[in-house]
Amino acid sequence: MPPSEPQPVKLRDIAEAAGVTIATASRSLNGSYGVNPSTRKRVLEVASRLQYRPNRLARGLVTGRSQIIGLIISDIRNPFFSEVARGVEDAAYSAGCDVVLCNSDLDAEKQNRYIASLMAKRVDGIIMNSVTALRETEQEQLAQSGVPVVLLNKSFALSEFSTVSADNERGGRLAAEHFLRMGHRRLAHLTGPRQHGNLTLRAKGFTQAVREADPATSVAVLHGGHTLAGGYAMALKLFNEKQDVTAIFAANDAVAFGVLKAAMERGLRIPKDVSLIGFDDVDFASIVHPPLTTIRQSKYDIGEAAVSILMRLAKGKDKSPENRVLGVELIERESVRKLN
Amino acid sequence: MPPSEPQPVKLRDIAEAAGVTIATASRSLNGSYGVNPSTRKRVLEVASRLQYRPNRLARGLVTGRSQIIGLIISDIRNPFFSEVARGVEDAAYSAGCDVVLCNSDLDAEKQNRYIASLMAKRVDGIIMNSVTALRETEQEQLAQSGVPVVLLNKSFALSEFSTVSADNERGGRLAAEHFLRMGHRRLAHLTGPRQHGNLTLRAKGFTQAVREADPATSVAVLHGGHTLAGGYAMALKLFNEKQDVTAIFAANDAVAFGVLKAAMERGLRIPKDVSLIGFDDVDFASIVHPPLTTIRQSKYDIGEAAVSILMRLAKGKDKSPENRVLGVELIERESVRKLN
DNA sequence: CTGAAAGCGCTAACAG
DNA sequence: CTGTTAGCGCTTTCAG
Repeated sequence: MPPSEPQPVKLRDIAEAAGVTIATASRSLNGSYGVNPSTRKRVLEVASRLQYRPNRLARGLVTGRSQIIGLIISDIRNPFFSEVARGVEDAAYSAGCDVVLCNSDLDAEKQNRYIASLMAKRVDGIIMNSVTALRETEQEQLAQSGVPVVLLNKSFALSEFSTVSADNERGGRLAAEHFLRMGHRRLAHLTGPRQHGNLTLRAKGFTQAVREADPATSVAVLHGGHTLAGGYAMALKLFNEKQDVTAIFAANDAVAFGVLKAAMERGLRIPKDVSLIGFDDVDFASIVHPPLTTIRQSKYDIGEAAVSILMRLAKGKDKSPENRVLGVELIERESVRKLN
Repeated sequence: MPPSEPQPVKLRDIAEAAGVTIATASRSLNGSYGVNPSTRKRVLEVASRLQYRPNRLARGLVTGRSQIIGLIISDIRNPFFSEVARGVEDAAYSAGCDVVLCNSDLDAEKQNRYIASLMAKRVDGIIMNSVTALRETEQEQLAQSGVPVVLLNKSFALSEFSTVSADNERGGRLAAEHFLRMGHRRLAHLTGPRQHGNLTLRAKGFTQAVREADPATSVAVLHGGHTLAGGYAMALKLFNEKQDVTAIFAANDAVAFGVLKAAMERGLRIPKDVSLIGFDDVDFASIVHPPLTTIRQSKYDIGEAAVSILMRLAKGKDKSPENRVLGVELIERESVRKLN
């Protein structure tokens, strides 16, 4: 008879084989306090010989913790999020947790379904890039569910959520100052939807810095999709309507790549005809032509930080929300030209 | 008193509230056979009113299925894998499963730890990009564990594994034929490590097609990292040692981007001085300068297909392994020049 | 059609 | 230091 379905070995098996009860077996494995060293050694040996794998579902059922954290992002194909995800996963791995991946497309219904599903799995925590798509009651419910939540943007809504984000406002300022320094006076900013927390802050930093430095400088702000396609569309529109603009600040690198594409099609040269700054510094920023000047934020670190906050929250001791802001820096490459 | 930790409502609660026993409550929720429609209706109402979320750990403990599938890939930051992951996640979502993300960096120890951890969670299946890093005994053990496994490359090892992959060999042929058609006779192929199943097949298709068509045509094959950095290094080496090569087939787009970078630094123009074909057709292939001619494989579909096989396997009925091969196509853009 | 009861595999008091 | 026991929340026979 073929051993088709190998019965997984359970605690009882190793207890019997080691000549102890299931309780001491458990204690030995979990390294808790009082167990005779020699007994423990024996149990451990048997366990490894039999390749014992504790059933985490059973353990989770009694402890109430699943060693799983949920990661709800817009789309893993976005290089920004895949880098964040890697940071999350590495940190979670170190902490002995698994991460379940959820792509929400920023859709409220999907987000709600994912949240429900994660809670049903009794996850130890949830990392979400944004909750702005949710209704206030839904946000409140989430905040009060008892499950630790870390957001990847500064929430304008409930302050009960912990957050981790780059210093978006400062990033916007850096872009503005660079353009100004390089002699540009007719600027444009291509950004995403108005509700987007991170992008709104970038826009705010950018426009404010311009206004403070030189009220005469003009800055046209276009809203659109914060994707390559969105950047492409906005750039096309801009090139049609505002032909005097000399410098564009894109809300993120993807949008900047869209600008690059549109410019190439229109026969506009970057930075000769128009200068460009992105935001994120994704891998490809240094590969495209011309290499993109951009605001770097440490995506990996954001993911890592989110997990570290989650772990503190999950420990149960200190439940107070934390808002961590990570630094940004201007990476000068070749997409900005000095005027005059 | 503050309702700090809202006790999750459980089956018993809704049973009581509906005036039935926990058993009929369960039956009503799970839509199984015999339950009085009116009873069921009542239970369902109470459940939704109380926002009942069945504890999946408990359910999993008794059913033996967790509704979780594991995805072990090299690195989610690789655009190829992030696209696959999206396909996996979408398909899993439709099937009511969650996916836990594991980045192995192709490291054997990490892979083993992830496998162990996933089995401990009693996952319904595992999707892995490759098992070639594992020892034969480890592979065998995995194959016999009873957990359905789908690989993302044609395994040369155990044939017990199901696999999903693009038609890599044909992709290599397409590249070769295109170069030949365009008049190139001094070719190079920049590929990854020798054990890499998918890449090996691409190389095989490429070199064989060349040999069959014209034995006089030379093709230099370099091995290196199958990443941007690897492509960069290999290209530099190639430009130093084989200056007469007119066309390069990169094992994937990342490698091709590395070639682009190296060429730019060396002042070589693509496709004027040297032609280039990639493999994958990641998003950025159409954005880089020049837009990259490449072999497209449907990454999203690969992920989707992997899940569909997994689901069949998990159903338990038909356990026979399946090897699915998806089509590829040449996407002509601007990185290949016609000679003469 | 519905209720009672036996666990799924494990942890955590509580005794000894 | 170790054994006994009571569940965690749910599904699933087996009776009624």
